[in-house]
Amino acid sequence: MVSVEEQLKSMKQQMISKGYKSTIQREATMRVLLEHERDHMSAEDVYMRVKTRFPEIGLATVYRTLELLTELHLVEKMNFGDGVARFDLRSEDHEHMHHHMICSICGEVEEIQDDWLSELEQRVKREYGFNVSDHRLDFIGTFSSCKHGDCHRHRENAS
Amino acid sequence: MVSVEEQLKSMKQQMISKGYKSTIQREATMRVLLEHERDHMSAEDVYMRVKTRFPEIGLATVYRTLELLTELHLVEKMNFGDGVARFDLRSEDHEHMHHHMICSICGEVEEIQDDWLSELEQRVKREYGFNVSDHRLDFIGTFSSCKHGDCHRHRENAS
DNA sequence: ACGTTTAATTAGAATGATTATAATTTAATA
DNA sequence: TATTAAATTATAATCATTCTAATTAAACGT
Repeated sequence: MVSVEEQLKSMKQQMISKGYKSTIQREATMRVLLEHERDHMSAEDVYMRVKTRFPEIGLATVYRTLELLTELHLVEKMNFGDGVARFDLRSEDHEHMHHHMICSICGEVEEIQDDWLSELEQRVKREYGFNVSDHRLDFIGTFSSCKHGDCHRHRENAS
Repeated sequence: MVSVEEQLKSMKQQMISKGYKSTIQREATMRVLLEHERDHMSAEDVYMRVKTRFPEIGLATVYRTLELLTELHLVEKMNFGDGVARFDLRSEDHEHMHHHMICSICGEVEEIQDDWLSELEQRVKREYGFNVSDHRLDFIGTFSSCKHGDCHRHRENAS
């Protein structure tokens, strides 16, 4: 619904309004994120994609930008237990309202675009006096398609 | 209900029955885990504790033992997004039936000793054709006690 | 109990992801 | 346009974890 350019503009404004500068490196990084909204890219993945269009950029800059965007809650930093942090844009509409299915055969990560936890968050509040501001729900298992051997990539790293 | 010695014996038997050897280093490591059942220790934490009683042990051995125990499903390897893997014993009674509350003020991790996800796992199966073998549910937020400033340790690492 | 075999341990080096540093550049603002 | 502080660059450093080669020790059969 919202174009890449519009989203980019909005992100830049949020940066500036918080006192951060809008640079071409940050813009390039955000653009890559916008074009791979739900790809669960590692910092290295993002770096490589940014580099194809902006070869002078440094890896550290990408790391710092991703960190900044995480602080601003514009991207979500995730961790699937393989030792690499992964980053996704948080589009306004589905904030952190999604969960993951992680295939233990091929490592593929798919999303569930729903928030199934509202009730449980209430319960945590009631029973434990814990105010939930965020959550993470990952299911580990196998897709029926993977069980039958027709997996995309075959897995090289264990959780 | 089960004594440390009994649990240790059972763990050793499981090792041997799977073709692995029972060594004093592994025993020392398991003993530490048994004595810190739900402490979410990092490999380094475990190493330091083992080392007080068995100073000749190497860090790599602890890592390898934790990895082995994870494979045997005797310990659970977790990841709270701070870049360090954490390990807990899986006592027979509550397998992986627990969730975490992670305080964003002090970093403390507390457990919910319940499985709230059975229904959701059915739903994942039905709606996505994904067979769940395990899951992870973490709530991020604040304990009421922490909001009032009386926190144990103050936080130095962000998620 | 003893030797053989093979896995496990050790110390230390290597790796891979991430973060810090110091010098240089650039965006924002007057 | 000049100033100033923040951002970037390249590179070194760090941290967690894994690998390697040489040595030690469990398990098993005799």
